[in-house]
Amino acid sequence: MRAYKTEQRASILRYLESRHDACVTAAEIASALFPSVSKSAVYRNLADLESEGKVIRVVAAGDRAVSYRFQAGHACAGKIHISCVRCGKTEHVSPNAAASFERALRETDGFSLNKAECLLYGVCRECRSGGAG
Amino acid sequence: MRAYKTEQRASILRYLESRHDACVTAAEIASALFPSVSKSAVYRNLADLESEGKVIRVVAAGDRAVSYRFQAGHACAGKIHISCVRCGKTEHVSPNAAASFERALRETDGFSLNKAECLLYGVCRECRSGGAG
DNA sequence: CTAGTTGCAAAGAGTTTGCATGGCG
DNA sequence: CGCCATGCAAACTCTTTGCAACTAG
Repeated sequence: MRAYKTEQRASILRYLESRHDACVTAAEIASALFPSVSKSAVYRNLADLESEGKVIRVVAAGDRAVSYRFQAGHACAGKIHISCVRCGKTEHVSPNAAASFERALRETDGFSLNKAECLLYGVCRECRSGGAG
Repeated sequence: MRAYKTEQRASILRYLESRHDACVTAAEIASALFPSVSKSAVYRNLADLESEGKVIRVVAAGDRAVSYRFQAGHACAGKIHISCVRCGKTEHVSPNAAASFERALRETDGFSLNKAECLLYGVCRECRSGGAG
């Protein structure tokens, strides 16, 4: 287990918690914490935090490459993410949207929702009004 | 637009259609079609097919790297599956549930939904009432 | 001292791109 | 002949790993 020098791991987790509404890339974390945490430490600690259940890893398409995004918290029902296919912004679906989906799922489909770890793709409000296609 | 030598693009699409139940990697396509289609042609044609709406691109985590997976068909919200964690029954989410989700997503989250290739886990009506625990 | 963690740089995996080639109209 | 898809290989992005140095107990 990792229990020695935990300041870096703690600072990564703190950073993620401070922006709990967003799924951030490893690069974002690394540059936010630079130079106190190196890139490899970010990846290693993120992997540890993930297996400890303190961080969620999600895959997302970016501009030129596909990559991971991380978020504080443990996976749970309703953790549905949506990612903008234009700008790559990735966030989780609001409780309201998730709740109405769950309700319809239960009433129409007869299913209660236990777990939903998936990524939806759409176009965010900014990209839609901004035009760009 | 691409309209010249389309045999490769057609063969890629045909391959994808032949396995319409699976999301396959670019590498899988390339090796299945080797040597008649090169790796870069696979990627280029896949990108074209995607913008033509004939192919869906999805990101997925692999063993050591995250990558894309492709699937024939055009993205639609109804492509959401739900699977019962007790009996394993897996079906498509109803258009009704999907529509109400899309509406809430747009109104609350500001996202228009382009595609949603994911599996939800829940408990179906029968299992809930039958109590097959 | 021992064991775990870090930083650096190199290695890997997957995707995209530049450029010359070759087929189709 | 002109246009554009193709092949190859190099470039790129992001992630993982090897290794020596360092830190906490």
